[in-house]
Amino acid sequence: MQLDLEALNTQLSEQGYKLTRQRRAVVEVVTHAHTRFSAADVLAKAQRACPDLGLTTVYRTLEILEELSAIRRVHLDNGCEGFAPASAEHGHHLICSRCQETIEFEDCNLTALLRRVSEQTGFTIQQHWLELVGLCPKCQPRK
Amino acid sequence: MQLDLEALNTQLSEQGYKLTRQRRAVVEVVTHAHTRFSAADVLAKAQRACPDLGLTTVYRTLEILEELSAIRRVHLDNGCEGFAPASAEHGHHLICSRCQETIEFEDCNLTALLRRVSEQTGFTIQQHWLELVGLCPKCQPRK
DNA sequence: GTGACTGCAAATAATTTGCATTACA
DNA sequence: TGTAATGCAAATTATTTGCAGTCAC
Repeated sequence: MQLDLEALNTQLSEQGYKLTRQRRAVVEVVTHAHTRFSAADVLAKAQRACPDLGLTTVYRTLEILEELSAIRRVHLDNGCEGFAPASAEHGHHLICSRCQETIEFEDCNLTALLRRVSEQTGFTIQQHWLELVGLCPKCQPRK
Repeated sequence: MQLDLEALNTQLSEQGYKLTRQRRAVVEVVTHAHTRFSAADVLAKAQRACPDLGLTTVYRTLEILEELSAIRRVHLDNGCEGFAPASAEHGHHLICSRCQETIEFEDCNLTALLRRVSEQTGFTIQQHWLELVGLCPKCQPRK
C-alpha cells in the first residue's frame, strides 16, 4: 500500500497548509520512497525538481508529514533517526540491512507478550516500538 | 538481576582495559542505574566521585561498556539515543514514561510474529529492536 | 493583499577527534 | 617505564531558530 501523492497533497491543503513548490517536491520524494531516509536524503532528491529547496524546509515539511502520519520515525544505523513512509494507522518497519529497502507491516500481534510483561512488572504499557532488520529477497545470498 | 560492579570491573580488567579512577566512577554509576541515561547524565553523577571526569571519557567508556554488553542503546524521547543497563544476553527495555524507571525483560517471544512477517515479505530477519513505554506501578494513577 | 512560507545564516546540541599530558599496571 | 587513557579544545554532524524577503491563495 503506497502513499498517494495526490491524496497527501489534498490532505495538506485541507489542513490549511499551502502547497508550495518546495512542499510538493518533498512530498513527491517521500511518497515514492521505498527505503528509509534522512532529511539530507530528501533534500538531495527533491532538489532535482526544486533546486532552490533548503534543508530547513525539508525538516519543517517532514515534521508536518509526521503529524499527518504520512511518515514515521525509524532508527538509522548510526543511532540517530530517519523517516520512512507510513500508510497504516499503526505499523512498524522492516528494513533491509544491505539495500535499505524498507517496508511497512501492520501485523504486530504483541498482545500476549505485552500482557506477560505487564503482569510480571506491574507496568501499564502505553506504547511499543518495534523495528525489524533483515535481508530482503533480492539481497539474500543464493543457495 | 542487577549488574555487578565488581564483576564488571574484573571483566574490564581481563579485556585489557585499565581500571582508571574515571572508569571506575562511570562503571559505578552505570551499574547502579535504574533508569535509562544519557552521557551527560552519567557525567553529572560520576563527577561526584570523580570531579575531574570529562565528557569525552564518559563517551569512550560507554562505548566500551556497550561492547561488553553491559549496557544497551535505547531511545530517548527527543529521538536521539541513550543507554540502559543490560544484564541479559538478549533483552529489551521497558521504560516508565513518567519517572523514567527502566527495567529489562528477556521475554521476547516474537517467533510467531517474525515467522509471519518473514513469510509475507520474503525477508530473512536478522535482528529486531523492541522497546516498551508505559507507567511503572508507582506512577500509575490511583483508582 | 497578507499571513504563511522560505532560505540563509547563526545558534544549539550531541558526539567525535587531535594532541599534549598523565597515570595505571 | 611504556603505553593506554585522559581532559581540553576544536571539529563534526544534526537539527532548530531568528529574520527579512517572497509567494500561494
